[in-house]
Amino acid sequence: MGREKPTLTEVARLAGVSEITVSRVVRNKGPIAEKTRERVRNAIQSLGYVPNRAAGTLASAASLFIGVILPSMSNIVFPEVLRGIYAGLGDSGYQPLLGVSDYDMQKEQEIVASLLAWQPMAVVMAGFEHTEATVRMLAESRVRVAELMDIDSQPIDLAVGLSHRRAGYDSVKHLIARGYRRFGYVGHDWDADRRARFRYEGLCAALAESGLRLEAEKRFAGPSSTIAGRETLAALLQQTPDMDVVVFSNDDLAVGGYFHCLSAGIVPRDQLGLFGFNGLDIGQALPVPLSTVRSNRFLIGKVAAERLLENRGRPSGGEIVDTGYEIIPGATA
Amino acid sequence: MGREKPTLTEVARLAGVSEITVSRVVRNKGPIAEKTRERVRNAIQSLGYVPNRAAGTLASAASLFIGVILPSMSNIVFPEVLRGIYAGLGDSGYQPLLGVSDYDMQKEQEIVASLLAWQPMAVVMAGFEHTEATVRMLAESRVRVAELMDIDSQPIDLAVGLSHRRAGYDSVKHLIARGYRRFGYVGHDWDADRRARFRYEGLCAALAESGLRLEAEKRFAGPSSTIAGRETLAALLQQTPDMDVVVFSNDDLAVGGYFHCLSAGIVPRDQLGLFGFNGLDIGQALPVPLSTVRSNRFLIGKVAAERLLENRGRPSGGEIVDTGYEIIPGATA
DNA sequence: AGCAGAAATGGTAGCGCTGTCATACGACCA
DNA sequence: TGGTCGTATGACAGCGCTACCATTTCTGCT
Repeated sequence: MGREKPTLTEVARLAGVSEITVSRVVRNKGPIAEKTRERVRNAIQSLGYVPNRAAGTLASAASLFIGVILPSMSNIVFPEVLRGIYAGLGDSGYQPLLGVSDYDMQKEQEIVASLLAWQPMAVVMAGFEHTEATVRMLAESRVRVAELMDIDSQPIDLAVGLSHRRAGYDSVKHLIARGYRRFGYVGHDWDADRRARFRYEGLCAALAESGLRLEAEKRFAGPSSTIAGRETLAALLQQTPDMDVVVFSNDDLAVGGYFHCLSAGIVPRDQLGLFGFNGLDIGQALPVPLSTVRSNRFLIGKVAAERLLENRGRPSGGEIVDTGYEIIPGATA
Repeated sequence: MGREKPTLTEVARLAGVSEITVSRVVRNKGPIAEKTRERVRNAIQSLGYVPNRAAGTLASAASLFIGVILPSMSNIVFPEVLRGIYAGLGDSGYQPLLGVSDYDMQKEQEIVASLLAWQPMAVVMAGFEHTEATVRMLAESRVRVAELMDIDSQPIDLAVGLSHRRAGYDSVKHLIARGYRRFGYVGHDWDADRRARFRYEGLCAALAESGLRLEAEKRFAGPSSTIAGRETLAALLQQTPDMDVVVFSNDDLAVGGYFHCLSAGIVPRDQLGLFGFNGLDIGQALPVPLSTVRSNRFLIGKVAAERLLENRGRPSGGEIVDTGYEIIPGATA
């Protein structure tokens, strides 16, 4: 049976109704008599009809797409945000359309251009750094725009995230309250991950407020990883052995630092405090749970999607949603 | 300037050519005089024209989409496959359209239905277990189908992955060669992850061949996690203390097992061998690298995308691509 | 019975683009 | 000089659906 794909018209013919009625049944929109609905459903079933969304999008100028641009898929943080977005979209019928920018603004721009070709209802991006052209395209296209992860900058339309500056600040206040005084810092590439810099700034501010300063710090180029955390902490300790706590720019690095301590026979907390950021599962699964900050990544994605659905109209002109964070005391600091 | 979105027609008018010529320039298709191309490009630029893919898809009945269905975003394995798919698609112009099935065949079916509405060139799925309706829909739609991760089953069209049965078999042969005799097994939910069962079967076959058998095994319902690995190994050891090696159904669990050993003062390898599967970064970043099997997830995604692009025609009728695996000796077994 | 008003259904005209076929124009050769 | 080919362009129909009005049929009420 080499028949062609059936269209609305065939379904309508088989069910003995007009095309628009079938369309209404398919989209669950408008008043339809139960009997008619039944008849149409049967026709759809028996023909194996699959609606053509391209046609629907064209006719209605509304696509059921929501563009999502993430900087990376290697770091588990972003798949979690994506999970949140799926959760927030629920069964609204909207489909995420995903692009990965590799932390490259130029690439982000190209992705935005290609996503806009699908007439998405909104574009969700992790981060606030865009090329001028990107911002212009988004403005002209009049889609809603959500910028996720941090709320330390002025959003184009909607921002959902947490204040990394405050998180960094509070982390250090927490550590000072626990008696730590000689701070070290291990971080990764700032240019790629601006949020790490915000946390660092908050950290420095808190130290300064207490008349303290970083005894030592080390940053390496390239993405964060457990291995890098391990090696960088080793190097830092060699250079400055007499710290009592090290703050890492995230949990990946902190877990690496923990592994270094294991290898070097350093007892975490008692001999050297370790503090991360994110609250990843792996940190909480260590023999001793990592002291860190929970960043609610799933929630960020979920809330963003929900807000966008809630108000599909025009930009609200700078709404900011704070999803907060929470210090996990753990047992490494 | 509250102008509407410009269309092909406006661009054509401004450039003083016909619509089809603009279309040809945009798609880089057909012979166009350099001078004309220039003129059209300028017009596009000055209007800020963004093509409407929905219209293009409808007119040409070919969408530049490739449907991708993954069972989970929580396990880093699948984002890595997705990265591979992006890499394989390169700048072909094809866009992945992602669905997440949560290891649920019914949900997979719904996702397939909704993806097909976009007339994708192909559908990529991780796994071989589908509902009858799913298979029927895919067959009738005549898109290409790629089934990823394992090659132990007959594919609908294209399979890319490795033989988990052989991987399990070889792992145990390797461990036997290293002198281990008293085997334990820690695994997770089989119904969700059939590949884990294939590895288990290979493992048992290898043991039987050498006149050995599992001394003890423990499986828990639910997804794999580091915590679960830790707890399950603890329980297994309590029940059967005298094993000399434990094979885990994957690295997440094995890392958890490693953490248990740390807490319990068991020296990995010397007192108890630990063996995983996947070759995750985290395993290789431990103070002592995990003994495991590298499963080339990125490559699986990449090769699948490349093969699909290579031959966009009709299904090849059961092509199988073996991306292989590699035993990582590590230092925990 | 008669009528307003709601509920259910249909006719028609595009949405913006591309496939198909036709046409115009040189360049080249005999 | 005329014919042939290849390159460059255009006219037009239509992809499958939905928005926007009708129009018809059913209530419930006086």
